[in-house]
Amino acid sequence: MLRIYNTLARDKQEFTPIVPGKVGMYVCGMTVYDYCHLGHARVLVVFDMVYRWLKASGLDVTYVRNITDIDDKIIKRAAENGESIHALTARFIAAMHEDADALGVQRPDHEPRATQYVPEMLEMIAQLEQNGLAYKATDGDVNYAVRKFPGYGKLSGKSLEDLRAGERVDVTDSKHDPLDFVLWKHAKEQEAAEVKWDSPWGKGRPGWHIECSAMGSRLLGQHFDIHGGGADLQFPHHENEIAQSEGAQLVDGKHGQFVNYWMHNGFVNVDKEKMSKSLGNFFTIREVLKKYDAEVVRFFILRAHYRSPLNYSDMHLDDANQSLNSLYTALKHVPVEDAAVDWNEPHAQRFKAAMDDDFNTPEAMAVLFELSKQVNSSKSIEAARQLKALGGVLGLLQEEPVERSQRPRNIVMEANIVLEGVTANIAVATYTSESINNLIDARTAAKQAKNYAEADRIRKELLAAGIVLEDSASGTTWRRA
RNA sequence: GGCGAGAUAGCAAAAUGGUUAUGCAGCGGAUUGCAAAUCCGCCUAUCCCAGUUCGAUUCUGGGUCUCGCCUCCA
Repeated sequence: MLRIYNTLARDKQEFTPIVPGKVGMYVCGMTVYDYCHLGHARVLVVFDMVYRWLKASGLDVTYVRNITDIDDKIIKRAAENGESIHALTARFIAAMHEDADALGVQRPDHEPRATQYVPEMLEMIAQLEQNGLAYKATDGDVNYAVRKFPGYGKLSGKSLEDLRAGERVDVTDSKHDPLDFVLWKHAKEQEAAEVKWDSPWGKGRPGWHIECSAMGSRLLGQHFDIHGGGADLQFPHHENEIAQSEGAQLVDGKHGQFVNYWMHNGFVNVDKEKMSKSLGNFFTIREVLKKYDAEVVRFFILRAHYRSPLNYSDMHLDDANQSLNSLYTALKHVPVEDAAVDWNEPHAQRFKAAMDDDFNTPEAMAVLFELSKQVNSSKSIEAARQLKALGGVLGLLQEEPVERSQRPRNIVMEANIVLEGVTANIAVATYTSESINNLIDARTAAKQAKNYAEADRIRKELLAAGIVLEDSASGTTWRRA
């Protein structure tokens, strides 16, 4: 039985879908004005893992991950670049898809864009106005009247009083309450035509939070199962989504429930500080993928629990790389075709128990390592199949191990390693597999002639280029260090 | 200032009121012509102070420190 940590309850709860066997899941995706960084990678990978596990559990999942393609930052960036909003967002949506695909993230079932749902947003704003929760302010914006919504603060655990006491809340004259937020921003003279939509409140564009409420309700219904996103969205974004979506539903004077389970993933940190644009301590996904395999990055993300902080550094990625290699090495020695998981087998049961406990991927991975140990010592095909199949549940271990071990590294930085006292530059790619095989043949001949000096010379020559030779009963194979 | 999360071995990271987490790194051994890989063994832990308990890393209270949210943020 799956248990999920529900931010709304601040506790793990048994997961019960609204409609038995079906799950509606919505995750806040990107605002597309720049390349995705590792923080975005974590959301993508974590909820991809959740999506996969729900499906593996036999549930019929509808996964929606939105794209915010209209917002202040987008408008600003487009103006800076002297390009249209559409050109800008199209570019970064394509880039995001490249990054997500590389990380083995499955496409969601729906990927709605804010600009395609403006009518739904207007409909919701009208409903809020009708329910007495929205008002047109003197400056022309339509605002949400926070104090009129009874449950405001229930997700983030903040009271209106606490929030007002905060030093950093903007005070705008046109708002009835400083905490009121904008549903519809009135159009400004200087803004381009492509950011202006007609509405009953005049020309304008949507506020930040309304798009998720409108798209979620449209695609998953007014009441759905899971809503996820980064922990920083808890307040105000998700709090406001609740206010909007529940505020718009009013039956017999009572507001309906919007989402049953709220999930929030932890941040990616650099030197213990949150990776963020303002601090300038972020690494884009594509930047990191120049140095590390995408699967290593995915492994790195999933080896920590999704709610824990995740500290990024090259050292940690190197460590993740070594760990993942060892799993692949086990599969290299016992090659298997694709296979389904045997869920009755003890490892799979422990894996399932871990995943069912709020998606405990570190525990699930520990099972993978124990399985790999069994593969190494027993050479069991069944164990190897199980290892690959369980890895597949996490979106890992699906590459061909030998091919993977011989693929040239896409390392751009100078990277030296020391093996056997030889300093190897693993960026050197001067040896083709053909030339390597020729050298292996020459070395085999030298070995047969008991000319070990020559055999060792060849081995060290290759080692200096980051190529490791491995002798076995069935001959010599090679891999990149 | 308000609210919240967390402190586990060299590093990373789970779990647990008593019984080996796991991985990387390191050390010793087996194996190997030498290696690599693998196997076996070893090595380092539960922030501090009280309390509850037969027993606490785990529960309670206090403290210290770190981080996050309260403003755009995944």
